[in-house]
Amino acid sequence: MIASVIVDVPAKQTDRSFDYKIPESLNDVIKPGMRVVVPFGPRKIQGFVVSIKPQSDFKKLKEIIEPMDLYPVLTDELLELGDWLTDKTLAYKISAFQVMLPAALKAKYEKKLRIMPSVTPESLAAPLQAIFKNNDTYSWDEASNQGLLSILQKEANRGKIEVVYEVKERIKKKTIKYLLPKVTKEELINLMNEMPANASKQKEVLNFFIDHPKQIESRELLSVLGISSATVKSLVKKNILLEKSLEVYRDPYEDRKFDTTKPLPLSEDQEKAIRPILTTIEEKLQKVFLLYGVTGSGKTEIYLQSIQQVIEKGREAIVLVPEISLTPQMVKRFKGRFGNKVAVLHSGLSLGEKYDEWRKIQRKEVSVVVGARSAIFAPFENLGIIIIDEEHETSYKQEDNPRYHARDVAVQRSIFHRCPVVLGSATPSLESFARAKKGVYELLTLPKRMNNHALPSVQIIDMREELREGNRSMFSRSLLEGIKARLEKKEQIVLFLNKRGHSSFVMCRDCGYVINCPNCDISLTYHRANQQMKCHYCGYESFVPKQCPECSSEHIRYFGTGTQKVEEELGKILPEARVIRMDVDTTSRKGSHERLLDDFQAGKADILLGTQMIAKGLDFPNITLVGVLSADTMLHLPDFRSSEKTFQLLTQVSGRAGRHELEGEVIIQTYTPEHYSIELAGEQNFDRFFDREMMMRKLHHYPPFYYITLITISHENVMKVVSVTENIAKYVGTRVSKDAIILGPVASPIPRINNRYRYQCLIKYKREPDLSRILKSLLDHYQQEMASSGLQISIDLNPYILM
DNA sequence: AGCACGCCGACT
DNA sequence: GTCGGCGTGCTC
Repeated sequence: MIASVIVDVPAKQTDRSFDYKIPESLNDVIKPGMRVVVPFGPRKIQGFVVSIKPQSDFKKLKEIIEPMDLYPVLTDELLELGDWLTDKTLAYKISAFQVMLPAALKAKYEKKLRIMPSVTPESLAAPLQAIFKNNDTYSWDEASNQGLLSILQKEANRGKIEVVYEVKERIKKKTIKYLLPKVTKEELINLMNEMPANASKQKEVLNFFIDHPKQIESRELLSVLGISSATVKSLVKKNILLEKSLEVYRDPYEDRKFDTTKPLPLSEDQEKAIRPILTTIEEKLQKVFLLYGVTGSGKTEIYLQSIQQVIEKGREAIVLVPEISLTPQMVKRFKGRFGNKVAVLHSGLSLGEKYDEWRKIQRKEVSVVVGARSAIFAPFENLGIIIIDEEHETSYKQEDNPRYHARDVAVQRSIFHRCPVVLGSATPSLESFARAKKGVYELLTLPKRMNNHALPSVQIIDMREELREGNRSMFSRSLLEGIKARLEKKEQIVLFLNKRGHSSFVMCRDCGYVINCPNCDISLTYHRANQQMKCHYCGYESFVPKQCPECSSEHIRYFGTGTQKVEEELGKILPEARVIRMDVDTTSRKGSHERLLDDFQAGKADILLGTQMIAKGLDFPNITLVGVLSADTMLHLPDFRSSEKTFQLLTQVSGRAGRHELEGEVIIQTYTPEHYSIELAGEQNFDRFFDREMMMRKLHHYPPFYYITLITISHENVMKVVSVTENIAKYVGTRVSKDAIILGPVASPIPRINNRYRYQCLIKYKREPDLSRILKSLLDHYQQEMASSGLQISIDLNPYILM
């Protein structure tokens, strides 16, 4: 039989299947969806079997070397989904497969030099003798570093050395070694008595097993008896003890207990919202629901009870949660309800932990997966529901190849499995809400908070006014009063700082000169930890200069209203307030995120000060004031979604206040109070915001009225970039319909990264069935230049970041 | 992406 | 005459 294989070479020319003969011995072993090792040119590489057929058009077939899996890692559905994904994103097939699997399954390659078996080290050139004296292989990279390649090549030509390629697994399955007696208790006693007197340690071991005949983890035995593994080894050799390895999962939540929860009684609104979902599950229909419920309206309980129903039907559930809110709190809610039927996938896990969670899914040992974006590819075969929480979050769009949106994948998979997709949000994306209004999605609404708690009152403070009245601090008078009042009443405060847009850069106070990266047109970010400035795009690092390079002033210092600065300021004005700061610096260590939140919940602090990461999911009864220090930092980004993002963020943050008995208050500080996204966030009026923003989008030909596609071209030479971009704009322009609008060529918002100049071209269109084909031929046309002269063309159909 | 093959310049 | 530069084209 013949296997069609997609090889692990991400390039235009190899983006197709290659046929291999399946060796006789592997005839019923090799299945579609398996990883295999195949010869490719002179090398050995990994590949995915996509299909098996009786014959091939190709004559000189090579054989598959070996399978890498016992069972396929990709189901038929996922293989098919790979085709769909490559079609939608113009990515390589191999990248599509790779993105669907845990990184642990990606092959690692090694290139080595090996001395031929019949050759003795002494017969090699002098510098090589020592190397091959004790080893028969030597790493290629090492040889290259030592400058030994040319000698080795000569030996290779004489047939004394050969080049070997190896394909290796990235990680091993974790095993634990156990020991148990191989003989009966009586025999153990006999054996012990027969042992020579000097074998005291071995006697101890036997004695132990006489009292404890069950198997024990060998590590534990060694530490209990204080013996070395040599003692055990000899007993194993004598066939008295048996050593066995058991495969175990690396369980990131191993030592945690989750209190079990029972389904809560639903409110009338919840009841009304869940009914259509349950019916859809019951009738095995494919349908997309938009669950639009204000913050604190009980969306999670709807998710939980829908999943309950799915599990009872013997089917499986995928729950997507934005990375940032995939906190232990969130995990607790699912593990609490469904116990060990839940797998969790997020970026905080190690490679091995992710792999193990994935294997639980593959082996159907769990029926629910809670995870970030990539969990949408969980290899379930009987999906009953897909839930995407915080549906509007932009992190569901992957920003490198394949540039997929988890929402689109969810819909595609739901069609295959005939199951509902539930998109939940308090501030739905414009795209989804528009679709719900058109009837493409079914809209479910939860208009009220649980137990009828009122939404917090929101006050918008004009910081220009504050400045005019002589208040130069970062806290308005109202906010300061509010904080003081809460401190007195022993209630808690959340202060939110939106750092995006202007993170901590270094600027000269005299001339305004900002220190930029020498390779990229972007300011360097100050890192307090090592007192250095770093470029987030190319990794360039340097120390803060003592003097301004422009005007030689010494008043050069680190700028930007960072959380540390706010913390300092708070310490000056309100020294009695206890503050917990949460940002990348304080939460980088594993588990620190959770610890800080626990401390805050336990009342060990009055104020929680943080960035993005505290905008979601916090649900503490004692928070009665939320302050947003500057609402408009992200409003001025060059992005047509900036208003939408601002509105969503403000609404989310506001939702942190007054979720329980105590009433909440929100204070938003801004320099542009008249902007509709801020004004309407203040009113918590999504519907008016929606209408208003839709008008803007229509006016400027943006989604959801138009589709957009972004082409970014980069090269070391500016002239080259400009001319290629011009040609591309022209090429596309003559091929699309006249309703399409082409913007560009223009320089990208970040015009240079890592010394490569970047230009872009944006296509807006309503209906271009041929666009995909046009773009593919475009890539074909530039294929050689992209391979040889370092030209890069990236295409994003439906981009979320326009930079 | 690698890697081999192949065709031109500066060296013992 | 040969070592080595990197353009070109192939990999079942």
